[in-house]
Amino acid sequence: MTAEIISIPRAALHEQAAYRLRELLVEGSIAPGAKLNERELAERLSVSRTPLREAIKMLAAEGLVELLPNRGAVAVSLNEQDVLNTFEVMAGLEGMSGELAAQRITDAELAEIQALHYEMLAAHTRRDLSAYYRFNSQIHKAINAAAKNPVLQTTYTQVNARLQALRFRSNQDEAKWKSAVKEHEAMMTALSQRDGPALRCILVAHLQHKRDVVITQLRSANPTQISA
Amino acid sequence: MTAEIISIPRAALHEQAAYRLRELLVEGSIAPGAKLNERELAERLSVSRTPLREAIKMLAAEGLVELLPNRGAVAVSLNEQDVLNTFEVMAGLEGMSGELAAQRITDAELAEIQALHYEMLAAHTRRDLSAYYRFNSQIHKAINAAAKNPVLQTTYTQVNARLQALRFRSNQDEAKWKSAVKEHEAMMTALSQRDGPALRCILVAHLQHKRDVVITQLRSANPTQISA
DNA sequence: TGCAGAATTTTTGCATACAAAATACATTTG
DNA sequence: CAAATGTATTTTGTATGCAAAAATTCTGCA
Repeated sequence: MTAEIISIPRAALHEQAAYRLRELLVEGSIAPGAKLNERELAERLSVSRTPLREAIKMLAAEGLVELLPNRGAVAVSLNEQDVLNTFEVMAGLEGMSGELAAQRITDAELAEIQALHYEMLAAHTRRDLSAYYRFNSQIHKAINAAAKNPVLQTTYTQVNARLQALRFRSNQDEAKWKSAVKEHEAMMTALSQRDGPALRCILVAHLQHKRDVVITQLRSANPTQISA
Repeated sequence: MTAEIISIPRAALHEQAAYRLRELLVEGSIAPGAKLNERELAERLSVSRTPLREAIKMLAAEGLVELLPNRGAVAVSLNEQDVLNTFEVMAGLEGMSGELAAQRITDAELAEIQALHYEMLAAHTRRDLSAYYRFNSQIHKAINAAAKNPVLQTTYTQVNARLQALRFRSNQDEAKWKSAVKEHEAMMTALSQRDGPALRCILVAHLQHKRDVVITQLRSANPTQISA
C-alpha cells in the first residue's frame, strides 16, 4: 500500500510570501513604481525579513519587481514602450497557445471553454465589466491550458502577470467592447473547427486590439509615465 | 551638469552568486538532477548562505533549479517530454524573433550577423564543433537582439538557458550538420531580404530539427531519464 | 528665509544563531 | 538476518543581530 504523500505541511514562508506579494502586485494593492519596504511588508505578511527577501528575489526574476542596488525593490512600472514590447510577446505566446490548443484540445475542454464563453456573453449583456474580465481571463487561460505545454503555460502566466499589474480594466468604449466579443465568437468557431492557423490569427489580432485599448487608456490616464 | 551614475560598486553578493551559479548550471559543472548543498555551494562561491539562498530562489523562478520543500534545491533535469515542450516554446520564440528582426534589423546588424555566419561556416569547414556552436549561438542571439524587444530577449534567454543546461553539443552526424548549415544559409537570405514570414518558417523548422537531434542524443545517452 | 553640510535615523544587505525537518546510523527485537 | 525503532547528525528554514549605505532631520550660517 503506497503511502501517498499525505503531508501538506503548509507552504514554506518564502512561498507564502511570494504568493501573497504576487497577489498584492497583480491586484494593484501595491501600485506600480511603489517602493517595497521590507520591514513594513514583512509585518504585513507576518514573516521575517529573510523569507520575504527570498520572495522578492523570485518576483524580481519573474519581472514583477525591480531590484535597485542598495535601495531595495520597487513594483515594476511599465512605460509605453515596455507595454508595447510585452504585448508583442504576449501576442506571440497567445498565437502559439491557440495554434497548439486547436490541435490538442479535447471535446470536454472545448465544451468547458464554450460554457465560459456563454458566461462571458452574459456578463457582456449585463454590462458587468468585472465578470466579463474574469470570464475573459479564464477563457484565455483555458485555451492556454489546452495547448498542453507546461513550459508555455508558465511563460505565458509570467509575462501576463506584468500586464495584469497595470489594472487596465476600466470601462472601455462600447464599440471596442463589442468587437472584442465578436473576436471571441470567431475564436470559438476556429477552436471548434480545430483550425489552428485561423485561431492563431484571431488571437494575435485580438491581442493587438487589446494593446491599442490599453495604450489609449495609459495615455489618457498618464501622459508621461516613469520608466521601468 | 548631470553627474552620471559613476559608481559601479561591484554587484551585490546575491547577484554575484546568481550569476556564477547560473554559469555552473548552464555550463554543466553542476549536473542536471544534482542536489545543491547550501553550505558547500556557499563555500564554493565565497558567500554566506543568505545571499546564496536568494540566488537559488531567483534561479528557481528562472526555471534552472527546482525547489523541494524542506529538501533544498536540485538542478533541473528535463525528461523527454520537458525537452519537447521547451523546444516547442523556443521554436515559437525564435520564429517571433526572426519575423520581428526581419522588420527591424539595421544594415549594420545584418552585416555583423553575416560576418558571424561566415565565421560559423569556417568552423564547420574545419569541423571545429566548439567554435561552430559558439558562432551559432551568437547568431541566434544577434537575431533575437535585432528584434529589438527586451521582453522577448529576456524570455528567450531564460527558456533557452534550460536547454543549454542539457549540454547536447556532442558531435552530431555529418548529414544533419550539413543541413543545419544549409538552413542557416536560407536564414541569411531571408534576413537580408527582410522577409519576415520566410525567416519565421526557416527558424521554426530549424528548431524542430535541432529538437530531433537532441531527442535522439538524449535517447541514446539516457534511455530512461528522471523527470524534472 | 534658504540652503549646505553634518548628525541622526532608517533601511538595506549580509552573517550568524537557532529551530525544525530530513537523513543517516545504530540498536533492538522478532 | 531483516525489519523496525530510536538516536545522532546533517541540512534546511527562519529569525535576529550587526554593519554599511541611503534617507531624513537638524543645525549653523549667509
